[in-house]
Amino acid sequence: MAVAAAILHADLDAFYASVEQLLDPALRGRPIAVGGGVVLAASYEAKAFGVRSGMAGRRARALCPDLHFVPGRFAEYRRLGDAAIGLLGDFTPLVERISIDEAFADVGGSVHLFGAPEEMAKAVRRRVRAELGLPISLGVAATKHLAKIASQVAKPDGLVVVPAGTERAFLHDLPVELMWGVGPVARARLADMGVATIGQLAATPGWSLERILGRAVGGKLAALAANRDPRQVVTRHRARSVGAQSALGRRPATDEVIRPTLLHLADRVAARLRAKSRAGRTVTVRVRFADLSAVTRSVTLGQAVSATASLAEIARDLVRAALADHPDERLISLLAISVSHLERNPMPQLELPLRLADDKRRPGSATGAARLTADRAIDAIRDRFGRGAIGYGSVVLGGRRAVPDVFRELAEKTL
DNA sequence: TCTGGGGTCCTAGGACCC
DNA sequence: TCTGGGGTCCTAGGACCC
Repeated sequence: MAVAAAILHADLDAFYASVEQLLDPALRGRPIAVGGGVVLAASYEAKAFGVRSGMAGRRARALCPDLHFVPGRFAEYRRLGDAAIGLLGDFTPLVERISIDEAFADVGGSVHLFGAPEEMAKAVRRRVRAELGLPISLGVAATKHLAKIASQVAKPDGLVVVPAGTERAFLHDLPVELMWGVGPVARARLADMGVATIGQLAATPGWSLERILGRAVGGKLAALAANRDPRQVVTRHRARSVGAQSALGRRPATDEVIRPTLLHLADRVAARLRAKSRAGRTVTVRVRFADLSAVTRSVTLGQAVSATASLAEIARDLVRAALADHPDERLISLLAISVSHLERNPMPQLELPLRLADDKRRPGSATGAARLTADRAIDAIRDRFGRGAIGYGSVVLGGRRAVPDVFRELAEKTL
């Protein structure tokens, strides 16, 4: 007998802010924000004033004069996020972690052990509250997409179950932007067609959606609105790219700005690759100008890179090419490096003999091997003495960063 | 709202091969 | 010589998500 699909979607509420309020009772019931120059997370009390994550701190203070900023305790976020998502694992091994504070769980095979999915969802909420002290919302439905919408509807600190057969009624009056894949652009295009609710979306022919939104998005939405969602819960994702970026304010597009920034970014990206014995064949850079318009340039190499200096050089050439195509842009506001086409890096380079015909653009060349050897020595020292102990430290980037590195790490995917 | 950082996926055109 | 069709890879841009 087939097991009825039963998917839980669990989502911790205003996660960072809730942790701060948990750890410091004086903050409970008050509008708080994690961050400073930029809001990384806001409590529900702050959200009521319109404070949102990503918002400039200055603007957030203007909206909410009593807003209280806290610097953030990132190690605690990791510990509590892991603990909360870990509780799902007590009910099923089929847990798909989406981010530090969010996961799907397929509990269809566990009902004989723990009872109905709704009972499991209640137990998860009870235990997260009792054992960790945190609010969490859960959605329960037959598909991932529906479970996710249900948890959004359940927020804050609630539970919404969508019983089989009631899907259409549940979705009918909900706004289209609750659907996965409907952002500001799709929402506006749908609004132009007179489609604002999921019920209206479901009544729109698939070909019409595909014409307006593109084949993939349109087709997907049509399927989802009809409650067809083939996606399975996947316990392990392999990262397909690794990147890093730095916002720069408005800086002149000169070598003095570009070189050290790219070296710092290349160091972050390449060190992560090496730590997992991986390397990538495609290097992409992104240059954002003062007006926030942006361009990308990429190159696919014959051999994968993971040496910091090689990556930095390739990125520099790409940035120069991008700037050459936009000679009128004199100020840049962001630089980014990303590496994709990732491969297992068996590190054969270390065994290669030094060659005279040295092409440093080829990571497998003698220079590439020497660089990798030097990088490994740096990696080893950092492992022992910390990241700041050695390396491309002269890079500094002015010392004051908009976002601390520990926060960046929370967003990194496992390679 | 003048926007922080890490990601995924899709589209469309062009190069190149069979 | 010209024409047709299918497949794969690369590049640039963009929408979207947490």
